[in-house]
Amino acid sequence: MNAAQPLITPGRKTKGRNNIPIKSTDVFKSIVANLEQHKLTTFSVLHIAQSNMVQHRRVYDFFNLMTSLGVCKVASKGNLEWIGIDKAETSISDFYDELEVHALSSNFSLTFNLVSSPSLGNLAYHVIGLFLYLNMETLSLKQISRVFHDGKSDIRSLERRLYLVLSFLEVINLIKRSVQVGHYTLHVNREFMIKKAWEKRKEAIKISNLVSIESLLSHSDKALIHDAYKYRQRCFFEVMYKYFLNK
DNA sequence: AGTAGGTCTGAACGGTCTTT
DNA sequence: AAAGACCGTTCAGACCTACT
Repeated sequence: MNAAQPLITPGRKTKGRNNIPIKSTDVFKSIVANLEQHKLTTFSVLHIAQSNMVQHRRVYDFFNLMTSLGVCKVASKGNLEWIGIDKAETSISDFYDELEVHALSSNFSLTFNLVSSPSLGNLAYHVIGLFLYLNMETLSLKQISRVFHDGKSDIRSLERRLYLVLSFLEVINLIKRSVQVGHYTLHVNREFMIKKAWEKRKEAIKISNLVSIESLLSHSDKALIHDAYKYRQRCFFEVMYKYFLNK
């Protein structure tokens, strides 16, 4: 069987965006709303695709990401169990704790330079991790892709997948489109996540006796964190600048 | 107004892995 | 081995925006 065969007649070849009244993100939003109402029910991915008239390939992508975020889990082959979109913030916050600890012994490029062909879940975690790590309100898709790109694979493929990830994160309200085209804003409890991650960082330093800038300076936490973000953002803009020069 | 280039999305190809 | 599930990648084309 060719997995690419759509179950539902596609509308793209002969019709433009004008002729497709409902966007797939809207369909996914309604699917999510429906699943939220009936938590802990198992469902078939193919059934969701068929009953919502969406190509099953798209549905696989969406639920693959939701599974990575802990929003649902695999019940059996082709069947999933809905847990709830609240779980996504918890999963992301836990991931970000680890990222901050990992960053103690790694630099900016190494922390965010992903292997070629990262999974949608891995991309999603790192997208949100990047927002938090830099403590920036808005990032563009291009900026994100440049940070993640390994320099070898085709960046367009990474960009295509980032479009998917960002639109799926928008479905569960973790990301919102900014007024500026191609720019996205993070919508999570940023303050809480950052505070929690910095606490974990401090714990990690204590446990491992790591000699870090933090352990040497007598700054107050606030000033230290402020300086750290300034430095991180400088590293980020250096990556952007280098990319521009190599273009 | 015309247009070139960028953004975004749907669709399909082709492959791997798992199940029967 | 065949069928089915799953997923990375690529392409085409509609839409958007900035520039002339």
